[in-house]
Amino acid sequence: MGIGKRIKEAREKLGLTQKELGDLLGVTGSAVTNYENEVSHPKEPIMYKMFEALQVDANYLFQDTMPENENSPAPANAETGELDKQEQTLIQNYRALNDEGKEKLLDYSDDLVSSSKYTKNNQSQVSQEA
Amino acid sequence: MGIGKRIKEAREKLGLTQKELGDLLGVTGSAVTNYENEVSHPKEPIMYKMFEALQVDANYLFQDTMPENENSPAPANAETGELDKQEQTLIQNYRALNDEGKEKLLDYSDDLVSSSKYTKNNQSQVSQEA
DNA sequence: ATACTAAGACTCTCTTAGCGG
DNA sequence: CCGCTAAGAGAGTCTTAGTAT
Repeated sequence: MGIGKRIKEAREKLGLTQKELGDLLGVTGSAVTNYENEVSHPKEPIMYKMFEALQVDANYLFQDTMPENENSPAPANAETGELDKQEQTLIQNYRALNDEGKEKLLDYSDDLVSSSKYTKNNQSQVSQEA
Repeated sequence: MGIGKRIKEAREKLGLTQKELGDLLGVTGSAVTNYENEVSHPKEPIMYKMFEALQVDANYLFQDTMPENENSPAPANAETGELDKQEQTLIQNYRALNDEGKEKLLDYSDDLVSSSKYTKNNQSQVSQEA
């Protein structure tokens, strides 16, 4: 149901003991027992290390806790299936840049998104519930 | 570089206030402030509701905390394959912008490409895999 | 050895109250 | 109204010690 079962699954797939995983995470083996049996949950900084230690991504660990995919018209994240012409230009430009340029472009895109002036934050339909 | 910035990003994209998100999560607006500024981190049960409330998946929220490129043995993530993580972020940001923002971002990418300082021509760069 | 449990010290979240835009 | 901060009460993690397989 939670992430415990998935942690155990991934740990055993790697052939690690609870203590070995604990060492990678900077906690004791008992703490790992608690995670797997859902007695307690890893806190954020430890969670971050978990992805690396278990070599899994977040969607794998949280797969049982997220809403069912179903026929969700509003995809959670990916949606990068097809790019229109301008998006292709953007990616081509991005790929033409060196590391410094890439970082600048990404930072700039973050800035724009952070500024409500440039987001399509329009009133939209903020459904009037409760 | 935690999940705070991504929470804020997703919340604003939905046009929600901190209090409104808090109501969906069962916490106060101040708690949401703390999440976004990384003063504190949502605990697990609240984390679970977050995916649903923000309509995002776990990989989106944790994208900045996971290793760059990991070849997972587990069926971790079956995504596009076309764009790498940073390119996906760029496209997602682009799509979050209104027309004016999109134009600014495209113009900026053109400027960077035009400047030899940020292209990978003049200096040797890490070779890309074919 | 490995996994689990109990108890408690310790840490951190979350609320309330209040401030500034 | 909106977002942020400080303080403290309360909740929960993590360790140590011990049991069992």
